[in-house]
Amino acid sequence: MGKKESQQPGDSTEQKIFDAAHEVFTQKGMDGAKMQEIADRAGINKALLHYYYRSKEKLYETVARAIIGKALPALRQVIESEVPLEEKIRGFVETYIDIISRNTFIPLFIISEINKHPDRFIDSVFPQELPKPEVFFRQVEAEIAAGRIRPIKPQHLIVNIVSLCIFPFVGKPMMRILLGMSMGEMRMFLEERKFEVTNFVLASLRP
Amino acid sequence: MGKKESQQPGDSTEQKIFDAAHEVFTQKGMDGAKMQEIADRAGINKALLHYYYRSKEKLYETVARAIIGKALPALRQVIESEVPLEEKIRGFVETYIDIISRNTFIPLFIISEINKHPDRFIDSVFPQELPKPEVFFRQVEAEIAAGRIRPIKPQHLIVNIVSLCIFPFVGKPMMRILLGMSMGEMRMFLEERKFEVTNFVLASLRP
DNA sequence: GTCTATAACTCGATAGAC
DNA sequence: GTCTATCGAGTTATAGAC
Repeated sequence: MGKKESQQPGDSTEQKIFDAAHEVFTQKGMDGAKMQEIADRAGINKALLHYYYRSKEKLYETVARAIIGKALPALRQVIESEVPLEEKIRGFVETYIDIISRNTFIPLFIISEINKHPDRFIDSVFPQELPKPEVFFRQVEAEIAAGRIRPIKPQHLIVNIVSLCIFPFVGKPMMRILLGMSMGEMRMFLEERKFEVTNFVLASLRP
Repeated sequence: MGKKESQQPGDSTEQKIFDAAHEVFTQKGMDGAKMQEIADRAGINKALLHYYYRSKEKLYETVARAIIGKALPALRQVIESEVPLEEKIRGFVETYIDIISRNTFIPLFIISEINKHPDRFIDSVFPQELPKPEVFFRQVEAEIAAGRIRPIKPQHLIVNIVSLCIFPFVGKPMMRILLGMSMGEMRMFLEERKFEVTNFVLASLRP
């Protein structure tokens, strides 16, 4: 398999449905996803979807919650750890771009759905414990006070880093057309991002 | 087609429909948009939509083409102009963030739709003349050779700048939750981006 | 050009056999 | 548990009166 096993291990019908739904929902969103397609990809009948998950809404919620449940802890771990700032930035970029490369549809899914159905999504997020950026903020301020990096608002710094990591993947088709790259060139280009983003950020922070 | 493409001011029925469709399509995407809602917002009847634009598909295409038709020239003008690099970067960030602030739904619309229906979208893009990044690339290489900025691949530089401009707006709700900001705080934060992005990029380019 | 009414179709959901 | 068949709501699209 090599995808994700969030709840039930094994190839139970329920698991096959979950995997198929995960694929279809992340690629087409709530509105674009069709129960028929999910059933087809799971290799079972439409009626079974309703047997295991009562409704499309319920199935969607299960998938959305699982996705958030994987994305947030990864974020928290890096943001809240107590390692030195430069090391933290290197670690964050590396882990984050790794995750995104292996799950190219997830960021766009989260962003789109949060915009189109905010309440539905907020409900899936709030049971989760959010990353607390305070540790990171304090680190940045300490480095500035010590003169080891130039002054910058920590909120902007974190948004800059996240933007540089996520956007090129989300906007891939757009960027590809704009820069006139082939699919292969684009793939190689994105592989360079890990190095490029770390470099770009650390260069900007020089005092 | 055979319809006038010009969206003259003045509120002909055709124009009212176009405006309503623009609003609904950009906020809900092709799949989420309903002809009924477009008719309601235009203050007319559903049947009239089909009188002016033969189908939902056709209406969507008209809107999508108009959006691309506005976004690309703005890009081209900045990218292809022959002003010095630093000035160009300042100009690009300023213009671009200005446009995005006034049309917060457009970037996400383009990104989402290009991912969900690539062929449909490519068809809308290719009649347009794409910005040619070569002028920009040459400028960057010249500055590097002259030792006025540190070495960096021009492609990465342009992707970095675009990412820093667009992503915070597209990912606004996500960032807001993560940083624990109120709507008001977020609005103020985004207003600071014009200054912040220019600063961040130019700082990173120092030799 | 604009409307009402309705046909044609898509899709989520349920009933019931096995 | 799993399937086939079908219902019913919601949507796009058309017919036809004015």
